[in-house]
Amino acid sequence: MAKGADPSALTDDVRPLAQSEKSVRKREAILRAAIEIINARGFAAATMTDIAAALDLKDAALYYYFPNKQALAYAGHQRSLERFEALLLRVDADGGTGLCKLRRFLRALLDDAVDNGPQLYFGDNSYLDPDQRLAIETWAARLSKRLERFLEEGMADGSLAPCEPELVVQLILGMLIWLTKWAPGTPGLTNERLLGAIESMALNGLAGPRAGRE
Amino acid sequence: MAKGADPSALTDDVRPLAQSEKSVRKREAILRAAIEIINARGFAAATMTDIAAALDLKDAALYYYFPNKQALAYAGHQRSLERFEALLLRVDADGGTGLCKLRRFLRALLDDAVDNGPQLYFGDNSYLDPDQRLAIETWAARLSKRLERFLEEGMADGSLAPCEPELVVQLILGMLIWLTKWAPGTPGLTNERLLGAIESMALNGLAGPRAGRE
DNA sequence: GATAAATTCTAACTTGCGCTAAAATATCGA
DNA sequence: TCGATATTTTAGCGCAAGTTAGAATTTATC
Repeated sequence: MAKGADPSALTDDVRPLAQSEKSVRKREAILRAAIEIINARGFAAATMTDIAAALDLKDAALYYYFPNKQALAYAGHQRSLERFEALLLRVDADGGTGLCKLRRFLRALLDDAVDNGPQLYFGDNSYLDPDQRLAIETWAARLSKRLERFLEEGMADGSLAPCEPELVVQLILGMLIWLTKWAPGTPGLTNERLLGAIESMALNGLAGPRAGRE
Repeated sequence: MAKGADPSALTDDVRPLAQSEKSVRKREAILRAAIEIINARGFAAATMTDIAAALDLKDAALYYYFPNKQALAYAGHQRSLERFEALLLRVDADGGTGLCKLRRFLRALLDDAVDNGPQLYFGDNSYLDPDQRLAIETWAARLSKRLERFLEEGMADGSLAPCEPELVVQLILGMLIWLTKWAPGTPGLTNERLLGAIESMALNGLAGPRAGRE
């Protein structure tokens, strides 16, 4: 009971709350599976039955943890952006040249993907309702801006060549988004090799005259 | 009438055939709208009603040109890969260094997108049935291989630095796929600026010792 | 202008999926 | 062990979207 038809749709989630350790971990597991499946097949094609099945549950069980499919997806987007932001802040705090930060961030993101699976960083979110969409979109834009700042710093400190940060960031994001689709199906692929490829292409291209040592 | 329940699902399309000029052009228009909408929203979220509405038609009218939604999407994928391949072959035939070919191909692809809208080059196709999927996937793999050859040529002729072609091609494709999602919503964005960004990042990175003139 | 063919529409059927209610089972503290 | 709470299931509703059949309408041809 106590379905609690909550009108303020922006609050994270509105479920029984104050639950046991185990319950929280199950919620996490559901969220993780949802992110993975939505990322792989898209929101519409990812059925509640599919997501539930990944945890040996029936679809109805998910509604004990999330009020509906949209809310589940929304929580997924939030979770992904949280991760992204955490990595970004950590790398930023560690300092260094712009190139150096960029390199460390890519490394951190790839490593995170290994541990926590592909995420819903950017990409489609048209299925969210306007409020949620705006929130996610705004957040994502802020993160993009922060990434752009790495590029600007790099251009200022000479570690990166002149470029249009806004465009280049999008290009980089494109590589990363697409990565989550094909990389899992490529045997023998390590983060080392991936970073090498990114390095040989993107970073060498951006590297400026004083790119030298870190 | 004459619905012709055709069992050999791999043949392009099986409709009344031998139709007038006008009919063919309408089929093209439908295909184009379908590609655009499927690309924007994903297969499942792109309804027949939406696609039809883009041409001021009711959903049922589409079934005069395509037997079902899957076949429409399949034709869309084929059309996109045809385009991709045509550009690839043309650029290859025109010769030049590996870097030169790569650069010309990207330019051609971007220009094509302006004229013919975003395409379904790669990306998701899980909604096709196995036969169709295999066909598309095989074709796409062949095209990737051809792109890789540009890189290998470039490494051989010294216009490109050493790299893993298979990975780098995927990274490039990622940039291009993601491009079709965000670029349309960016005002003031020209292909010139886009190419500049790609140049400053990817190509400068790949450029080898003898990258010099074309 | 009349007839046939080509094209589109209306109306309904079918299916799959999000979602709900309530019963059934598992978990845990006293 | 028993009762209360937490968790999951079964069963089914409702709706949206793919699809179809046949009627209606447009277009082409003589």
